[in-house]
Amino acid sequence: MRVLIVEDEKGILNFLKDGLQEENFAVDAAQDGNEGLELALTNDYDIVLLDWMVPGVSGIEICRQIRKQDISVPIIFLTAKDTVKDAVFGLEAGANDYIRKPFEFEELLARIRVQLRENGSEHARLEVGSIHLNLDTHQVFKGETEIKLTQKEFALLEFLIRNKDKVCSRTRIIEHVWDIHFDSDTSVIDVYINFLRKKLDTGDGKNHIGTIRGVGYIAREE
Amino acid sequence: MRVLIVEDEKGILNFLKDGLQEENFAVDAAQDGNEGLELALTNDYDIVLLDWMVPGVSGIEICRQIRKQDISVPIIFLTAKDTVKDAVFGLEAGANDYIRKPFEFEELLARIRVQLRENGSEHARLEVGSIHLNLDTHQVFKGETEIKLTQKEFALLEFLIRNKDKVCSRTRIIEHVWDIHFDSDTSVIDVYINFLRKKLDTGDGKNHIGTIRGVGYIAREE
DNA sequence: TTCATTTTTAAGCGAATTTTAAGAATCCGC
DNA sequence: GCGGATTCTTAAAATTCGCTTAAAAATGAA
Repeated sequence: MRVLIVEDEKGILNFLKDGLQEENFAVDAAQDGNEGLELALTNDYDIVLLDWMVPGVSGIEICRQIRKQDISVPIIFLTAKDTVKDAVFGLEAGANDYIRKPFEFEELLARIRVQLRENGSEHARLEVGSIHLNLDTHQVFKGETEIKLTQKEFALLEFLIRNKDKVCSRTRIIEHVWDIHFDSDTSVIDVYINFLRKKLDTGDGKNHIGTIRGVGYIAREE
Repeated sequence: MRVLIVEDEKGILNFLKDGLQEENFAVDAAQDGNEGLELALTNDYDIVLLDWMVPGVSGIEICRQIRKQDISVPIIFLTAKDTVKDAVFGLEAGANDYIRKPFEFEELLARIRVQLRENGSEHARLEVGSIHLNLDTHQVFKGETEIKLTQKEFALLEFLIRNKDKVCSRTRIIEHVWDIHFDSDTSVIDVYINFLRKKLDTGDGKNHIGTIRGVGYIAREE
């Protein structure tokens, strides 16, 4: 994943640079608007982080120019604490999200991930324990042997594994896997969890899909 | 954590309600502006979600009234897809953030968490002494070892820790954790405090949950 | 259309959670 | 130290929630 950071405060810039490099991003950085715009237009980034206030071409202008060139790279604005209104203008200018300073690196990362996910890239190996799935071929393997899953079973498993070690609430599951965004009183999830557990059963009673009562389910190594 | 939702579409309302309850929020809901305003002014919420377009008093008016009464609760607007400009008015009226419909529950939750964090408690990490909790995974740790808590136990602990070093009255606890808003003669709280103390016992007799006789309980480093 | 497969609904069971209740222990003012 | 009030502890009752199963409904291929 390749990222461009446009930010004039050297401290923040290095902080972001180091942090993102640790997360395996390839980082390009610019400390002023002209350089930033130049880079943004001549390279192919997976994500762009733009500070609002940089010397030279302003952040919002960079954003406009990028969109003007029909480049659809996700853009996240870094705005000063009390300029929420500016952030709105940023979104109008074509940004995908904004985050207010000071922010936690963790949160920035989360928002970057959201953008990358929506943008369809991000290739991590999807696996938990001896089970792994291949998105390209839509196959699931337990060790070497293939396991046949139906579409819904696959989708559910994919979602759980993408969120490995995080609890997936019923609400999130029904939203992401069934695409239901309103009140629904159903027990499909239970049934499908049951299907998956049976099919993925490693024989030794171990189970990679845990239940968090009252909340939802979680995929974990265990 | 206690939340007020003002939203007239029943489907969305229930969807939000269920989702937030899964995340341990005590949810109050209003389907029109008048009721929403009434609730907002007479109760003590941790966060308010306002739909822009509701019958009766408009969302923005509710927002103004809340600020007029010097109530500093974080407010997040839920706006229709293409009314970005309205969002600016909302923010000017005193809202803290906004989110465009349709949104993913996940994103809303992220924004709520940002607001809860920024509003005072400032503890990016919810912890007291050697005990810390992870909202993503719904896990509680005492040092390195995980402690299994039930939903109510978790919700109570979360509330106490968010209010670390502040006394939480029984009334506030029963309202924010159990969502009971009338005089009730129950001893659930005592029982659950007892559960928590047992489970969190650090062995050396130290206890992070103190009793303030005649008032309530408090989480502190000690 | 028919048949097989996938997806959803529904209901009973059982275990885990939550609540109630009541006696024991503790605290605090007198 | 006494007595009333408050909190703690325990056990049992009530309830909720997830698991499982079976069958109905929907989908789609032959």
